[in-house]
Amino acid sequence: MSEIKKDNTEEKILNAAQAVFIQKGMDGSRMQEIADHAGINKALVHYYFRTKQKLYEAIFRKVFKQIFPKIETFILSDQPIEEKLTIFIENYIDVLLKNPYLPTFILKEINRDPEFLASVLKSQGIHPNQIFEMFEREMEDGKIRKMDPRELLVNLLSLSIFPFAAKPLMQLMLFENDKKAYKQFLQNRKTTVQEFVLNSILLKDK
Amino acid sequence: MSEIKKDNTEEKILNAAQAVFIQKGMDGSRMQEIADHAGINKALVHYYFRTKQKLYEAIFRKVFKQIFPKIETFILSDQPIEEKLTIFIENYIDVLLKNPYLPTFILKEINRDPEFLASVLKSQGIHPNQIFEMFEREMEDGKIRKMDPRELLVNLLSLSIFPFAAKPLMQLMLFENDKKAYKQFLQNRKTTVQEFVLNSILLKDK
DNA sequence: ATATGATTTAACCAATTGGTTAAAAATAGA
DNA sequence: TCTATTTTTAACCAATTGGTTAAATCATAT
Repeated sequence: MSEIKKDNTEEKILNAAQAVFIQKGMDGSRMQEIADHAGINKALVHYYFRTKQKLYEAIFRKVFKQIFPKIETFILSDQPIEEKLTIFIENYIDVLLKNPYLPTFILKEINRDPEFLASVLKSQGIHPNQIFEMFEREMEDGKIRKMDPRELLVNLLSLSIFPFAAKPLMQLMLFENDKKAYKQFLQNRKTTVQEFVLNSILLKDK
Repeated sequence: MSEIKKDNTEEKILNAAQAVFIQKGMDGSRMQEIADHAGINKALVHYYFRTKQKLYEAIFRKVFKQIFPKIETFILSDQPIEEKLTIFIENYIDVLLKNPYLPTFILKEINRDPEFLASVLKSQGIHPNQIFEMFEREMEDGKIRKMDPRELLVNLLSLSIFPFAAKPLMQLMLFENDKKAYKQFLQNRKTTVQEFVLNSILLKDK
C-alpha cells in the first residue's frame, strides 16, 4: 500500500508547510519546523520535495489559487452590476475570513521574488481583461460612472484585501486589540464595502 | 572630531540598514549585507547597535514614522471636507511614491511581530480618535453620508496603500510589467481615489 | 610627542540550517 | 518466506550567520 502511505505523508508535509510558510514566509521558515509540524523526520521532507525552494513553490502555487476565487462565474452571469459586485466582494471577504493569513503571505512573497510570481500568474491563466470588458459594458450602458476599469478593480481589491493584510495594525489602532470586534468589523465589510463602492459608481437612472 | 565621525558612520549604518531591511525584511536581511552596503566592517555595525534586533527596531521606528504623515494639520484645518480628504490622500500617496517599499515592509513586519508593533504605536502616540471625531462632525453637519468612521478611515488607507503593497502583482496583471505606466497609474490615483471617495460619501446639499 | 580613549578591522567562534547519506524499517511481490 | 523496493530515520556535513575579541588605527588633550 505504498500509494496510500505516500499520499498521506506528502499531504501531511504540504499541510505543515502551508501552515508554517504562510505564517513566517520563505525566509522565516525552517525545514525542521515543517517536519516537526508534520510529525516526521526532516529528511523525509527533503525526500518528498528535495529542496526548500521547491516545497515553497508548491505551497505558493497552492495558496495563490485560493486568493483568486472563481471570478469567471461572477463576470459571466447576466445579473445587474449591483449583484455582480456584491457577489465579488462577499466571495472575496469570505475567502479571506477563512484564510486570514493569505493576504500577508502573498504580499510578502510577491515582493520577495516578483519573477517567480510572473511564472505563477502565467501558468494560472489570470485574465483581468474579462473583468475590464464587463466594467466597460456597464459604463457604456450608463449603469455606472465612467472611469478607468483598472481603477475600479484595484479599488475593489484594495477595499477587500487591505484590512486583512493590515490586521494587527488596524485591530490595535481601531479596536484596542479586540480580536472578536475586528473579526466582526471584517464581517460587516461584506455590506459596507459594497455600499461604499455602489454609492460611488452607480448612476441613478433619470 | 570624534563626534562628527561617529554621527557619520552611525548614519551610514542607519541608511544602509533601512535600505536592506526595507527590501528584505528582518529575516531576509544579513548583517554582512548591511555592513557592505554601508562600506564598513561588519563588527562596526555591532559596535554601534549591538544586535540585529536592536538595529532592526531602530529602523522600524524610523520607517514607521514616515507612514504616518502629519495627520494633525489635515484634521485641525477648518477647510471643507473635500479639501481635507484631498490633502490626506495626496499627502499619503506622495509619501508612498517617494518610499514605495514602505507599505510592504510595514505590512510584513507588523505580522511578524505584532507585540513590537504595539509598543511602537504606543510610543508614537497615534490618536485616530481625532480623525473619527472630525468625520462624525461632518456627518452630523450633513456634509457626508453617515457611516462607521472607522470604515471610512480603513477605506482611505486601503485605497491609498494597497496599490503600493501589491505593486509587483498589479504591475504585472494590469500593465504588463510596464514600470513607468504603473507609476503613472499611482500618480493618477491622487485624483481618482479622491473622486471615488467623494462620490461615495459626499451628500449634495438640497 | 605621547598617553588616553574612541573607532575600525581581521580573525575567529558557536549555533543554526539546508541538505546528504547510509542504514533500518516497512511494504509488496514472488 | 524470501527478496526487492520504497519509506523513514539518525547521524552527519558544509555553509551561513550573528556575534565576539584582540589588536590596530585614529583623534585628542596634555
